[in-house]
Amino acid sequence: MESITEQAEILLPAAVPHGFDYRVPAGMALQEGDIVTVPFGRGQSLGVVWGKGQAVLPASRIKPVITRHEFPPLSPALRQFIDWSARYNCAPAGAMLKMVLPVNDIDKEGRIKMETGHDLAGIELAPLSDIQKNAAETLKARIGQGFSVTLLDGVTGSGKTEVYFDAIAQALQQGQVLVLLPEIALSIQWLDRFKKRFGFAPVMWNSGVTAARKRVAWQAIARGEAPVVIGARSALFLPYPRLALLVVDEEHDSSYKQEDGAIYHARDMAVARARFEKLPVVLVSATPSLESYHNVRQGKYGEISLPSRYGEAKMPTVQMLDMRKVELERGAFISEPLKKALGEAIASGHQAMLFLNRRGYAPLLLCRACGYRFECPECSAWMVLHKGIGHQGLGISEGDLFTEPQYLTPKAYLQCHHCNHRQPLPSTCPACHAEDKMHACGPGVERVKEEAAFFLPQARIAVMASDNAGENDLSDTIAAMEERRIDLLIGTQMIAKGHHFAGLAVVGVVDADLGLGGGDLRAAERTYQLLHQLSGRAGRETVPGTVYLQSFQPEHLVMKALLSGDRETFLQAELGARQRAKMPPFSRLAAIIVEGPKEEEVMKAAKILASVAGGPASAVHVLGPAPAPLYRLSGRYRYRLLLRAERNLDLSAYARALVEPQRFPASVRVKIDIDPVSFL
DNA sequence: AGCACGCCGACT
DNA sequence: GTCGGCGTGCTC
Repeated sequence: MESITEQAEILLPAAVPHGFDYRVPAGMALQEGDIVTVPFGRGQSLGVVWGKGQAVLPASRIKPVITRHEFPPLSPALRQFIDWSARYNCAPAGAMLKMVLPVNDIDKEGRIKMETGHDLAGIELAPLSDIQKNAAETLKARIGQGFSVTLLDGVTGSGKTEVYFDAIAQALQQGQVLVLLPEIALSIQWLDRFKKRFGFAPVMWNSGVTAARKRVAWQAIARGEAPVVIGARSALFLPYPRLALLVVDEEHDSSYKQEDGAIYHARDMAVARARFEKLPVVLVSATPSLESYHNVRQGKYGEISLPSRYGEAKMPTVQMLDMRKVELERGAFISEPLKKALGEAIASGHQAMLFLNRRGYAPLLLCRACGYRFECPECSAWMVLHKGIGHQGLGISEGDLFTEPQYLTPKAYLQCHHCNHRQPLPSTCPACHAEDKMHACGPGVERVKEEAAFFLPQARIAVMASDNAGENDLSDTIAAMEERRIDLLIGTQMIAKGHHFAGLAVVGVVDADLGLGGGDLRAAERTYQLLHQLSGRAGRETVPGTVYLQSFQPEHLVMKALLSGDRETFLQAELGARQRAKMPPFSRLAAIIVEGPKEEEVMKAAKILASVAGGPASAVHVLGPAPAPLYRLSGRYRYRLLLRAERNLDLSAYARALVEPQRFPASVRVKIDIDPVSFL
């Protein structure tokens, strides 16, 4: 490649859309892609040579490059990917580069200590079944053959991980391998399986890794020395110089969508990166996203199916509990048949789980005298009541009496789950000053635990939710569940994913309909994925599993599909509904979010954007503007409009051209979210 | 992204 | 009368 002399354009890892010009000192040979240190502002910054300088500034204002670092330059494929993803996601190129160079200091003595698998190397794994072998062979045949996307679609427990491990083993002979997992699925169990299979630990990259470790890991990655990296979405942008295979496990998981800072979908960006780097990418799921399912049907993606569970294990039986026909005691949320199933499972030495996707004690506290509802002062949302005691760690139940008002404990507090605003529980109503009239409406996991402790007084019960203590405590709880020191585990989403609890016989879903409300485009799809995944926790070994779904709408397509196990019918129906509604994957969406502290300004800006976007001849259909579902968040008002277009229209360019020329009051912020996932 | 400049609320 | 809050703008 031609070396760059005189002036170079350097892209900096900052939220700036363009590069800056720097002088190339005599004797320094620079090439495109080189990683350098340059003076910036009053300090220094890393940067990457992006091309020749523009030479628009007087030479007196041009500063010289300080150092060229001895790392492999970013490949043309990676640089093209950075430029493309910046355009696609309507983000500054520098913000994308920030994810490639998420470290400040790349020269300090860091050599990665290659941890070996505690003498586990060479331990025989269970041999692959014929079906697994065929699947692995198909994947292996795609390595080194350029760009391809393969959906590895297999029920939980079918051994998908072992199949892609086999492909990883082959890819390692050619280069590096990146495995993306949702943050929550980055479990010790997964790492142990990896170490057993390969005899070494992969390099980890997620938000829990300290800055010092990240620096060391980054160096190993950038030098091409880290053979396998396993990470959350942010690991996708790292500069692997010799990547051979990309795996996106749990590809349907909505946490791949990064929502703060640069907004992007890591699964879609992984496919794009594989396209630029001419690599195979494997999307793995037991419940593929509708997008990936559609792409398979369109022939864009290859598909490998693993239809049955490995070995003796069978899929769990699903029982529907029609809550319209059930009488519950006041303040109770568990029906008799579910109580009976839980009791019997535990009595016979098995384990059980209760799932409710709601933290705290109750989602709403109201005054029974005047109807006052506790709302967050900063957000348009109810404050969630937390009881604040008795659910930490392995808390074996204290034998709480199941009588109201149990939540009036000294430690009880109200918390907003959107901005974390927290306030103590007052003893009288702030509106009418009535005493002892506070009523907790609806259940959260803490309340379910209270009820369970009442009807299962002998059981060892633990609660798991993202707020109920530090990470150690959570992994302690998992370990205790694995070692059968817990009889009943009650929890939110966190208990739905990845875990392998051999003794688990019964899973009860307290409110199976919870995710279906709210009018979200993907509500049905997500509810199906979550409940299916949760069901997969039961009956993983020899204990047969049963899943009980408490539902007020058992005739809903999602419930029917879960009951019958007929996924195809559900996916086809869902695709049909999306097609009729002209929604993705049959169209493209971009959300434009307008926010600011002054409601009138925000509303006015949103209206202007909508009228400009939806002119009579516009190829773009405008929905809204409407107040965003959380129309007040952390004290800021939010309006949203949705742009919808045919798939072949460059909606990113359209949205940018719409927003960029507008001049709104300074306090009004406009964000563009391409392919929005969350409609909140 | 940092980091400095600049205009409105609670202190000596 | 100042100290300091973070909103806004610049960095080759």
